[in-house]
Amino acid sequence: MTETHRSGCPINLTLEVLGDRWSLIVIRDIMFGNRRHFRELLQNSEEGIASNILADRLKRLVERGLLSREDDPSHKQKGIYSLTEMSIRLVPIFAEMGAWGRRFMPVSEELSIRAQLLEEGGRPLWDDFMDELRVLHLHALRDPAKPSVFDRLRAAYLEVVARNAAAEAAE
Amino acid sequence: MTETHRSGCPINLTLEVLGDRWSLIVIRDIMFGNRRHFRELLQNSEEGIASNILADRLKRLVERGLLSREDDPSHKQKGIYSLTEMSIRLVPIFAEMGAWGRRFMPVSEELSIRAQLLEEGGRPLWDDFMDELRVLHLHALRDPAKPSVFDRLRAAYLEVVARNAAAEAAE
DNA sequence: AAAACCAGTTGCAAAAAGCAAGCAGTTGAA
DNA sequence: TTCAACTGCTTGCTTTTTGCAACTGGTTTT
Repeated sequence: MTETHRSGCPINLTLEVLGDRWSLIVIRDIMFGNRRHFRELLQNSEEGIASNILADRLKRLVERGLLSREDDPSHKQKGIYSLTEMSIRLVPIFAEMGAWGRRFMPVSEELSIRAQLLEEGGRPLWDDFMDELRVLHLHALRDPAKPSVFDRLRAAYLEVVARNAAAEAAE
Repeated sequence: MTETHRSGCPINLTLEVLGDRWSLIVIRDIMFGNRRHFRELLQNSEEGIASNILADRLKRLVERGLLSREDDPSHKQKGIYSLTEMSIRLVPIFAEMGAWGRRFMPVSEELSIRAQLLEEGGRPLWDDFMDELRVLHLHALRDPAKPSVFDRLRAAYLEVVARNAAAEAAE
C-alpha cells in the first residue's frame, strides 16, 4: 500500500495519476458525456476502450479519489460512477488540452465544438460548469436561475452533428 | 507513416501525443530547467528517466513537432534540443496541471514554488513566459525592457532551496 | 596517450495494453 | 415461468511498452 512517488514535483505527481492513455478519456466521458455506468462507458466509447482496461481504470480512479462508485438503487448489478471534487477541478486542464488539441492536432469538427465553446467561454464558463458538475455528481444544490452549461455544450454538439448530416444528405 | 488516430476529439488527440509518463517530464525539464542536451536531461532528472526511454521520447517528440534538434557547433557530438511553438503553447496546460497537483497531491515545497508563481501570475504571466521561451528556443528577439520570468521562477526556486538548507543547518 | 565525456544502443526481464471470449447474476417481456 | 437480453466485470492469451544495466563508438580534455 506504500505508494512511492518519483518526485514531489506537482507536474510529475499529476502525471503519475493521469499520465496514461485512458484515465482522462474515462473521466472525459463521465464529465462531458454524463456516462455513469460501465456499459455506457464501454459501448459509447469513441476510442474503443477494452472492457478489462476500463474495469482497471475505474478501480484505480476510485482508489485514488478521482471517482466514486455507488450502487444503483434501480438495478442490483449496476454501479453509478460519479466525479469527485478532485476530478471536477480537472475542468481547466481539459479546457486547455482541448484548446491545444484544436490548435495543433487534426481534430474533427463535431468532436471539437465543445472544446471551442469551453475555450471561448474562459474561466467564468469553467467555473459555471464546475458548479454544475457539483450538482450532478456531488448532490450539491442547483441554482435554478442559471442556464446549464452542460446543456449548452450538448446542444452545440448536436447542432453540428445535425448540420453535417443535413449537408451530407444534400450532396 | 500512416499515423492512425483513435478519434478526432481534441482531448484524445492531445493524449495520443502527451499521454504517457515521460513526454511531459522531458518537455518540463527543457522548458523550466533549460536543459538542452541529452546528458543534462538524463543526469539531472528528478524522476530518474532511463537513457533508452529518454532517447525514445526525444526522437518521438522531434518527429511529432514538439521539439527540434540541431547540432551543437561547440561539440561535434552534442545535440541541442529546443522547444517549438507547439510545445511552448503547452505552458497553460503545465500551469493548470501544476495548480491541480499543488491542490491535490503531496507536493514538495521546493519543487512546487514555480507552479505557485505560475498559478498566481495567471494568464498575463504565462504569456510573458511564452514570449521568453520563444526568445530562448526560437531565436525570437528579446524585449530588453521586460524582466525575465524564467529568472524570476529560477530565483524563487533557489531561494526556497537556500531557505530550507539554512533551516536544516540551524536545527 | 589516457581519462572523462558525449549521445545514444543493446539485450533481457517485467509490466501494461489489447483482443476475444466467457461468466454469474438481474431484469423485463411473452 | 421461461427465456433472451443486459448487467458489471473476469480470464486467458498475445503484443507492446517500460525499466534496468551494461556497453558502444566517437570526441574532447588533460
